[in-house]
Amino acid sequence: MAIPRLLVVDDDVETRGMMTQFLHQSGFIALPCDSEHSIRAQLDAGRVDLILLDVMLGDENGVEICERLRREQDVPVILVSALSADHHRMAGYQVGADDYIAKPFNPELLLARVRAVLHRAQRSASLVYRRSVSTFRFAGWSYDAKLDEVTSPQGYQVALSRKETALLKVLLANPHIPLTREEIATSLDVTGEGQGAEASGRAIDVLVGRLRGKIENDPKHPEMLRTERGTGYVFTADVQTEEAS
Amino acid sequence: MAIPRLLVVDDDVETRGMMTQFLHQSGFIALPCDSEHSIRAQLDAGRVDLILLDVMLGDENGVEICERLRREQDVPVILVSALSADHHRMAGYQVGADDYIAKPFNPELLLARVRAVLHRAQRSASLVYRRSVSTFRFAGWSYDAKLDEVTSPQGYQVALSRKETALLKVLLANPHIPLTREEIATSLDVTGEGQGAEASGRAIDVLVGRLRGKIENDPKHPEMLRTERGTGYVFTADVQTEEAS
DNA sequence: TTGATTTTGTTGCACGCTGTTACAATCAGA
DNA sequence: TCTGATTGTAACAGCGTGCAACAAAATCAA
Repeated sequence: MAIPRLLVVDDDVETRGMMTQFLHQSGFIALPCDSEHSIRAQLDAGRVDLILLDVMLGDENGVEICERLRREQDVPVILVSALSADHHRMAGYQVGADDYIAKPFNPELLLARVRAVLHRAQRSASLVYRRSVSTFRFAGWSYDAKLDEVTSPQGYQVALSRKETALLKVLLANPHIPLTREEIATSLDVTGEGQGAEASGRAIDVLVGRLRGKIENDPKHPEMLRTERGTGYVFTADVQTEEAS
Repeated sequence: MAIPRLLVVDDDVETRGMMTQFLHQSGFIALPCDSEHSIRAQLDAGRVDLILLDVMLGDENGVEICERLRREQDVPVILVSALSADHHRMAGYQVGADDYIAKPFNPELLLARVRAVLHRAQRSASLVYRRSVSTFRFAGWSYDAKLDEVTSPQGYQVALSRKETALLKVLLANPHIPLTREEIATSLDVTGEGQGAEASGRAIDVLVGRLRGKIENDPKHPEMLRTERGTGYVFTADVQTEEAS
């Protein structure tokens, strides 16, 4: 089995970052999400083996999201919540969650649960692969996930390197959501399994600058890929996805 | 003013108890609540000057409750949450919360915030940002809250830094109302998550000076952003707001 | 394999933003 | 008027970011 890919869904940047990093260190590929929208983007963008879903997601409700996801596809879901009361737990199981963990949790416990669920999922061979979303559109641009091509509003073909493409994907999957450099770096590592090799220096900054140079009209005054000083970067553009026919 | 009556809304018995007791010792009347229902009961039963509302309320959502309360009446609300990330903070402000405090908080800080909000409320000057307002116009100037752009009467685009923008927002939300440096500083903190330490030195004065330099015709003799000696600053210009369509 | 080309990470410097400080200017009250 | 408090502001420092230039690594072609 390939390295499991987990979605970490939590709308708190710090919590999300900590969990993502911890899981990453534990040998998983952890992808940060913060909304149902970003979950679906990730599901469309690639294989997802397990979703760690926080129950309290700002104005969204994790239990409801879980219910909807369950109706549509077969991704294993572990609900994470600060609510440990029994009836909440039951509510979680009733909507099809594979497990339920109360915050704050012991990291080792989290790992154990994750492995258990992955193990079950592996046996029942219920790994979900991408739906057929093939095209992302934003601010006149488009990105074809199948051909891996980026097209400018004027119709020019723009060549992006692998990392640049990976960065763009992360951004497209998380529009309007500030991402820390750490979160971005984690997501970029998806290709190589090497978990070390990152965290040093300003690679993300430079990468962002390079992507800006290719997709921003005026790289000096970026309008889509904006800096969130003291935090990281945000992609401020509405993103539409299109299914392949 | 009579002794302020506060509602302490938290679904955790211990937290609720500690906060209630602490506020009581600090000279307030603190009434414990644990749900939207009990809040409404208290509101119906008597005067309430301020609500301290936990964001995580079992299966209820503090932000949503705040939004509903705000639509119906004019009670000041301070949201309390373990989620400290900026976008949560912003979500709080967008639904009309008067302030936002992250747990765990310094008791003194809580008191300071409570007093500040009560103080503002007393003068019916709440720093509420209305959600759907997109454009502010004043003395020929205009500020687009969506694009974050300021345009001079002559049509020039004026670039403001983050803090300058934040200051302008506070002023626009409270025209003709003298604001203390502390109130301003509290509002500016929306950006920087550090709720611990502000208040040191003359940062506000300098910031005001810088904003004056950008939006006053003659910064030496300010006409809009005036000094209220011994108090703070007032924005003396009529402000028209435009709702987004 | 080798060498060329492309991609990616690192480093150093410049620049903008922000808070601090020190001193000048101004104000209020005696 | 004098005096002390308050405010204006220039100068400076610290920090984070943008970016060019370089170095290392990966990829490709033969």
